[in-house]
Amino acid sequence: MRYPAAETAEKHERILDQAAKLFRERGFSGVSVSEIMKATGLTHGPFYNHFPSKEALMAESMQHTSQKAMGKFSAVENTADGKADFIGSYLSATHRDTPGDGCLIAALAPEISREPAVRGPLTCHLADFIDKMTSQFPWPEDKPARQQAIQAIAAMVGGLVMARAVSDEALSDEILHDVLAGLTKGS
Amino acid sequence: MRYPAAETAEKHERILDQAAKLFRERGFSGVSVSEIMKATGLTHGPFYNHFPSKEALMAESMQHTSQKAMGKFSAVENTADGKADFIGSYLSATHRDTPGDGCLIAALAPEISREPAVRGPLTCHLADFIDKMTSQFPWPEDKPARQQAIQAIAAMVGGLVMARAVSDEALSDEILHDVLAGLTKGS
DNA sequence: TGTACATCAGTGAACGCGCGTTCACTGATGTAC
DNA sequence: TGTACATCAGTGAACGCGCGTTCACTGATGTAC
Repeated sequence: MRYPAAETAEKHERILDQAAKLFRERGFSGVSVSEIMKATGLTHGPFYNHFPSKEALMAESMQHTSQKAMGKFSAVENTADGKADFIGSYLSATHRDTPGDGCLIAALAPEISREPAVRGPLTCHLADFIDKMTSQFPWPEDKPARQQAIQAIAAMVGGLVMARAVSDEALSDEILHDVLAGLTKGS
Repeated sequence: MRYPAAETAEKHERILDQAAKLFRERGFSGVSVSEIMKATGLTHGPFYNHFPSKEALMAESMQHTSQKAMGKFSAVENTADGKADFIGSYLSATHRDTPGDGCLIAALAPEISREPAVRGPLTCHLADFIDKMTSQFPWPEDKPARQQAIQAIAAMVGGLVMARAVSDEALSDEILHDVLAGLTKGS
């Protein structure tokens, strides 16, 4: 059946949103095209009316998520408090426990390394994120701001990744807490 | 055909070694049982003479790799130089480019988070690693050594994971360099 | 305004494929006599 | 020492399954007259 033209773009976006969430929750290879379409409320057939392949969806969904994340990030205050809040929420138990809404890099990085189709989008995303993190927040002036931003991002990503991997909740909480302490004490 | 009994244990270990390497290179779900057995020089059938399932292999291979890694780590010198060397080789281009011989956590963490069978072994591995990192190296005394060790490990893991994910080599090198600088300047 | 037709997103059965796993069979080795 | 037999790791065809992808078909909508 033919549908109102306006709905097509909206469905395209709904597929992207569901894909982005499921990919971060279960990895690219852990989610099937059918599951994504089911989550969007459709059968798997019309997927190929929207995307040429699963790989293409992966790449587009990365760009889509990156754009959304950068938009949110731009709304964070350019102050020491804004910085502490941002890092604090990145290293929170909530972020750890809801990967579907969280950081792309922490959820998917190793898989991205092996998937040529998505390395490009991820590289742009990370480059943008480093730039904004460098310029948006105040950094101590004894060292280059960009270097400090990269160090902070590395600690954040590593801390979150480890906190998620570990099955001992006390250790997981300790990791989040200690990494956060290292990043917020000096600022 | 019946084989000399001594060869069985040796084959078991060869399967573990090949699995550990392939899993780190391509992820758990990116490697089939057949590929592992082929790499070991056998057909896929006798896999089930050695392991009850692929999941069981994943868990045993994690423990096996952890044990090997901890052995190597114990041989590192307990000095500031030993520490700098260790961190330097962790954040080297060589480690970035040969995940098959490298850090378990950086190669597999997100997949481990979703795979109940391997979270236990990974948790033990990381707990051991944190303990040894804390006690084996000298740390500035103004903050708890364990907290500093956790911060360092988070930055190392995050730095390596990002350096591997990015397709721009200059950015990848910059990440490795900057994270290393943050960890070795103070010690 | 009312009717006939073309459009094309959605449907769901079907495809080839590779996966993890099973199993009847093979045959060199170790053992019993 | 020589022979007959039991063992069991290895072989490779086969299984059921879910995957990504294709395609002939459907039918409500938009358009032409």
